[in-house]
Amino acid sequence: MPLYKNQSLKIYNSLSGEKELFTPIHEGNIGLYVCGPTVYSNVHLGNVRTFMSFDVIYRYLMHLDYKVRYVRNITDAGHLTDDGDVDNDRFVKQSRLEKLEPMEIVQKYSVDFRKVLDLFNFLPPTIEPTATGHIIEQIELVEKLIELGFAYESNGSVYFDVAAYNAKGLNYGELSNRNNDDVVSNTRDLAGQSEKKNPQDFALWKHATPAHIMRWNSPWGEGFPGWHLECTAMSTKYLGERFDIHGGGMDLKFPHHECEIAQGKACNGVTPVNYWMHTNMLTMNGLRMSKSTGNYILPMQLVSGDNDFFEKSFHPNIVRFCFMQAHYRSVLDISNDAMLASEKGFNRLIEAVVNLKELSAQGQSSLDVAKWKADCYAAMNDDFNTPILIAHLFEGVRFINLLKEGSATLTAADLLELTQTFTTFIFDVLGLENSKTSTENGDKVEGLVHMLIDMRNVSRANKDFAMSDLIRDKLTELGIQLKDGKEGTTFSVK
RNA sequence: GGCGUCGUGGCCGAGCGGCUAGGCUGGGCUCUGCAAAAGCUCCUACUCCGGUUCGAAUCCGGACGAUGCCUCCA
Repeated sequence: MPLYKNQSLKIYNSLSGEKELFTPIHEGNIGLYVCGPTVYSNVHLGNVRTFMSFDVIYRYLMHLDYKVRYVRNITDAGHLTDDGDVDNDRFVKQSRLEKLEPMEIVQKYSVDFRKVLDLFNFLPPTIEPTATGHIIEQIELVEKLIELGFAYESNGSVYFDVAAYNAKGLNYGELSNRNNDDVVSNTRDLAGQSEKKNPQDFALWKHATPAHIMRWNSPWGEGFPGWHLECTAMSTKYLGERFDIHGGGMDLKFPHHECEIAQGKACNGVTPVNYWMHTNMLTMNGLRMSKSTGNYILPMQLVSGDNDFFEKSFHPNIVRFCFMQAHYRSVLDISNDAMLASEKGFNRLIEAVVNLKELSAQGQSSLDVAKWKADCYAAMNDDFNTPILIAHLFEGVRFINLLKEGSATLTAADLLELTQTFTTFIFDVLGLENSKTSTENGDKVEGLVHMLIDMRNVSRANKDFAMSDLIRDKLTELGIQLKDGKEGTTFSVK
C-alpha cells in the first residue's frame, strides 16, 4: 500500500491563506510546476534556497509514494528589462554587455545553473522545458485569448485585456489581494504603456524590430513572447489546464503568478492551480541580497570560501542543512555564526549515522521508536516543516548515543525502524549526503590512522604522554579527531 | 501611497491561547593520564502600549522597527 494512504498532508495555500488538507486531482498522482530561473546571469544563493525548498517537497512527495510529474522551466527568452527600451529583453541586454550571442548567454548560464544544482545534490525535475522550445504553444495561446476577447493587438504587440477579464466577473488580483484601482493607480510608467488600452494590461506578445536578435514569426509580425505566458503554455502542455501544485518565490506572486491565473481562467474557464506555494526570501547578515549594495553571494563563493562575508568555506551539505533548519515560508538570515552553527549540527547528525551501523539489538526496547517515527512524519505533513523534522532527528541522535553507551536498548525490529527512518529522512527526504564517505584512498588513510592510534597507545601505556599528545595534536591539525572511549580509540575526519 | 509578511533568549530558528521545540554558544557533572568526543544537566526568551480571556509569545487594536511586492526579480 502506498505510504500516502496513511498520511494526511497539509499544505499552506497562498491563494486561500490557509493550511489545507492536500488532495490531488488524480489519486496517487501529482502535477507540480515550479518557476525556474531566467538564465541571463548566475543564479545566486537566494535562488538556490527556493529551488532547494521545492527539491525537498518533491523528495517528500515521492517518498510518500506519489507519482510526481515535476516541471521546472528554464526562461531563455522574453523577460523584459526595466530600462524602458522596448527592444531590450534581458538576454539581448546581457549579450551586449558580455559581447556574446544571446544564445551563448543562455547556454553559459544554463550550464552554470546545472552545475549549482549538482553541487547541492538536487534531484532533476521530470521535465525541464524552455520558453524558446514552446513558441508555437505560446502563439496558439495568444490566438485563443484574442478569439475569446481577452486580448488585443496593438502595434504588433498583443496585450491581455484586464478590464475585459474583470467584466466577465473574473477577478484579477485574487492571489495578491489587489483590487483594480490599486493596480491602475500604482502602475509604473513603462515603455509601451501608450499601446495599452489600460495600464494594468500586460504583454502576451511583444513586437520586435529587425535589430532585435531573438525574435520569431507570428500572426502579428516578428516578435517574442511575454514572460507570464510562457509558464501558462508549458504548465498547460505538460500538466493540463488544471493541476495540483504551483510553486515559486514570494516575489513572483505579483504580477507573474497573478497573470498566470488570469491567462488560465480566461483561456480554459478554470483556475489553473489548486495549491499555490510561495517560498520566502534569503537575507545575509540581516540584509537582503542585492547586487547594488554588494550584499550578495554566489553559491560557489560560499562553497569555495572565496568571499568577504564568511571566514571559511562551507560544504554544500552544510548549506543545505542550514536552509532546512528554517521553514520555507520564513525569511532566513545567514551569517558566519549561523553557518558555523549549522556545520557543527550537521556533523553531529552524520556522526550519528556512522554510529548507527555499530549498534546491535538486545532485550526490550526502552525507547519509543514508533512515536518518534510518527513525530517525524507529522512534522513533514504539517506544510513540510523541516525545522521540526530536524528537531526530531536530533532526538534520534540522542537515542543513538544512548544505545551506543548502553544506557538504552532496542529490539531488532525497533532498531531496524530507527535506522531506516533516520537515514531515509536525512538522505532521501532532506537530500543531505554523507560527506564523510571514504574516498578511493579512504582505506589507506584508515589503516594509517589506526597504526598511529596503536603507536599512541604504546606511548600511553609507557606514560610517554609527550609523544601520545604529539600524535593526537598532529592528527587534529590534519582534521582527524581521536576519540578515546571505553572500548578503545576511534576517529572521525572533519 | 496601496497590498502583504514579520519582530522569540548571546546567535540561528520552531511554536501561534494553558503542557514554555531543536541546533550553536556558555556554565556544571560523568568519563579521561590530560584533553577531545559522547552522555547527563543548568542558563526560561517572546519589540513596546492597551484590550479580550480564568489564562496570551500565541487573539484584537495601536505605536515603533524590519522586510517583500506594486508590470525586472527566487
